[in-house]
Amino acid sequence: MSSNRELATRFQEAAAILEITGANAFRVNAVTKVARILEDLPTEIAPLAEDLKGLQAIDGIGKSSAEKIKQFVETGTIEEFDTLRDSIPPGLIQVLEVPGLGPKTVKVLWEKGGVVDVASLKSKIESGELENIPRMGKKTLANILDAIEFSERSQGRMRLGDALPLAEALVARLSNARGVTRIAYAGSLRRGRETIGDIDILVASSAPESPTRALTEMPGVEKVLLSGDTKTSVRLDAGVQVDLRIVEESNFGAALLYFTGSKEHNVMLREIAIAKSMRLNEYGLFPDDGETEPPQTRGIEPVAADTEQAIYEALEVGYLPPELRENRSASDWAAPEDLVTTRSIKAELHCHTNASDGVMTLDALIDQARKRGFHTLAVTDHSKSSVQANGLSVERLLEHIEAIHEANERFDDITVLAGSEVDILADGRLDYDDEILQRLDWVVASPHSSLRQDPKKATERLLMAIEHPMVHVIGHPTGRLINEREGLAPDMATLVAAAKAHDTALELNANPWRLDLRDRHVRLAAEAGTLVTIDTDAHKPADFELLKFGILTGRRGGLTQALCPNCWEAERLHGWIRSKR
DNA sequence: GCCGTTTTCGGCCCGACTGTTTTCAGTCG
Repeated sequence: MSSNRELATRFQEAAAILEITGANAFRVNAVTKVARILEDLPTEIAPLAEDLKGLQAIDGIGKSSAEKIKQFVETGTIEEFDTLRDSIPPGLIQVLEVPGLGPKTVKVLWEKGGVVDVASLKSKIESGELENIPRMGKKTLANILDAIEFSERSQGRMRLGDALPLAEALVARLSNARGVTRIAYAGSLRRGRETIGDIDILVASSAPESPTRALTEMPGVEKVLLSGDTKTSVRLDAGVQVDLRIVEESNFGAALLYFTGSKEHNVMLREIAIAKSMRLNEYGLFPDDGETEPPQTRGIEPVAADTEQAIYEALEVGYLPPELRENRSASDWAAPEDLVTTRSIKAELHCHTNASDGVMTLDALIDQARKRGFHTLAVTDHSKSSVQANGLSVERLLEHIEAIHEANERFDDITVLAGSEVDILADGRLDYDDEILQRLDWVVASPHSSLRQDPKKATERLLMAIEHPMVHVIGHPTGRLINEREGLAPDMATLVAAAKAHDTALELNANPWRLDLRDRHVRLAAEAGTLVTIDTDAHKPADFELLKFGILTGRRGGLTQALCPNCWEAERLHGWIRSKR
């Protein structure tokens, strides 16, 4: 685990304890924010920790947190947090994570009910011990028990690739409900985060009870968690919660903005509104008349409400696409004009045929690329060390190159390049000799083994591949699998700088299990001006549809078409490719 | 705990829903 992650965990834990012990909510908020900043930081914090002023220059990190970070880097511990940890039973932090239980309730359960962890909470509910605690009625206790049981069998956050099809099916189903005029999924799904906590669906309807019933009575709904006039939550037996919000069509934009988040972005927008003597909520942007009663309930006309764009415009800030609405400071607000889009992709540069572990013949693969209007396709089957993937021996590779070049002659609407996805061996050497690599038009170099080596070795290993004169791009640089495998943790700033210096690209692998580079590493590359390719790593025809996940991640990293070779015109792309030969 | 084109002190986003209340606290997003 990187020290960023360890530090983020310590701050998160401290925030939880502060909450339970009843600290000032704004202080809890500030500590939580530091945890999130540390988690999202693209580079290792350890080398920065010497410089307290430098740490405090990061928006959201003040004197107190900077000192704690420094102490942790130097000594491996944070004294104040250790004291804090001793102030409550360690198991209480998990109790706070049970949905429906907040700090106030946890504190009462602990002090008045003797609850010290989830197990004791469960057994004390079952034995009826908690029934005379204030505000703990039968129904509340039953709900807590249910939430514990659900969290025990749920898998945590769902991968984007699993959540999106589910959300699209829900949108299709609910759009048929009576009175529905507009519908969209929102939340972290719309922002394209790599994992999703729950699915948010927003509906404009003249007959709210109809979409509400369409959801609660849908097959696959395991439990209706709550259901009111405008808000309904259900749990699907697929193990995910769906939140439905119903609004009037006239404020759909304000509601979409609100339910897309992120929470931090919403807070920023509301603060901007206040500074301009306005109030922003999910019903619209209103003039602030000093009344505490919400403006929409008093018949006040909003300044803007029907589209997101109108609200950004009225606040006099640039429009931000959903993928960029994370925890950004006001200073880097602007969105690049030529962010990558699915339509801007004109080449697929990493995919497999049945020569190694794909299912498509060479012609079937070319057919897929032509159908999508790509001007270039690089065929990149595995190299010899990837035995599990039927990697090509030198002899088979030479035959394959010949077959690809022959196929290239048969089409005049697409250039088919003979490439290879060459293993980067544990010590940084490549899996084929240079004279073999020289015969390839295109080289993707990827790590597939020794994915648990230490960060220093991993950095050196990947640096060797980046510096190799015949390598065009580093495929899925960390080898991580989301929710499955951590992968390598190289010093990304070093890799990004080296890649820029050697005119080597880093791949953003679009497969939703990988999304590697991840969003924050894409950002690092984009800010450095390093090339980033977006490829599907297709093994079967349907994999070409995974491109959208790579695009979402690329946009989250602020990747422009200018820095993404897949977006370039053929001549420019081929010129760059030849420059490595 | 963090922050400052009024500020180094005094603020810090806003509304829906539930359960247990009899007017609202707690949680969530």
